[in-house]
Amino acid sequence: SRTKNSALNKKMPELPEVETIRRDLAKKLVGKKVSKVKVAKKSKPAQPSPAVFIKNLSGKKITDINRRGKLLIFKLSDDQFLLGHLKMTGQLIFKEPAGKIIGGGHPYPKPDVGAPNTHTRITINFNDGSSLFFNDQRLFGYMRVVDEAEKEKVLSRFGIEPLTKNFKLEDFHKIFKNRSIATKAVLLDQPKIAGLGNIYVDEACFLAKIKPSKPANKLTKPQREKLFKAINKIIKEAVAKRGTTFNGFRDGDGNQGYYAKYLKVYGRANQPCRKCNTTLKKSVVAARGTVYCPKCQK
DNA sequence: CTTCTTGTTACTGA
DNA sequence: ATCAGTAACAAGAA
Repeated sequence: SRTKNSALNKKMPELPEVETIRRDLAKKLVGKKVSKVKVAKKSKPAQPSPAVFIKNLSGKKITDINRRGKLLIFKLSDDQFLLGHLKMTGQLIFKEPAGKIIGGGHPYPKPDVGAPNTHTRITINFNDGSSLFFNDQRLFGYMRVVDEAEKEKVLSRFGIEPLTKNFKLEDFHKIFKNRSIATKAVLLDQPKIAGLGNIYVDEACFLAKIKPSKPANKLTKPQREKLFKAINKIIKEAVAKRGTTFNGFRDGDGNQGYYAKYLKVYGRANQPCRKCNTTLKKSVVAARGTVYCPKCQK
């Protein structure tokens, strides 16, 4: 069916996937200096323009890698920051220098990690011969170098961040007050809650037993609390499993995430609910494909 | 050919 | 100022 096939095409890095990439890349890139930046012909992701991007990044050293929501923030020398957003089909894949010998004498990498490929838009080479590839089939993602003020301006648009001390139940309650739109739409609203996308919103709603289409202001206080806890639990577990790979997501080494097999509803339309065996329904909520259990979720 | 997919922003109007 | 709703972006599958 269309549902099944289109689910196979989903490639959406959300908070857990971006966090997985951040952790991988932090181990590899911190301390390295950019020796060369190459931009492909279809160069939209290199912002504000390929020439300016290359100029801004060349020669910079990566001193730290942070994340806010789905946005990666590479701290650079000279108080500059490289912002990277993967949007729907972006990948960031690191490769050791060609022919580098690791451990027992095997050339690395083995196997092929999918970089560079036809969707490689930006290639960043480092002083030790290693490389970082920004692949993006659909050109929605971007990388750009900004100063501290611009970085703060961008970050000011992000809402409360799961898994941090700023993710407070009290603020969560406020976010749902006076909102007549669907609960799912509120959860996807990045300036309110950062990092959730279609996969984890549907999963969190299932765990909290809430119908994603239920108007946000109609949730009871216990329901909001349940949802708050569900988000923390799901995101934490997904990070531990290195994210969800449907087809496109790859970690910083080009490998898949393991959370897909733990999904309860996402991508499982017309399949039996893992709890009650009722056939899972698919509908459109907040202009997104939405899967839920009509019996478990109210 | 049309429709569908999704993260985010820009824009509309209330 | 804040909220709600929608078009736009873009490539590929069906």
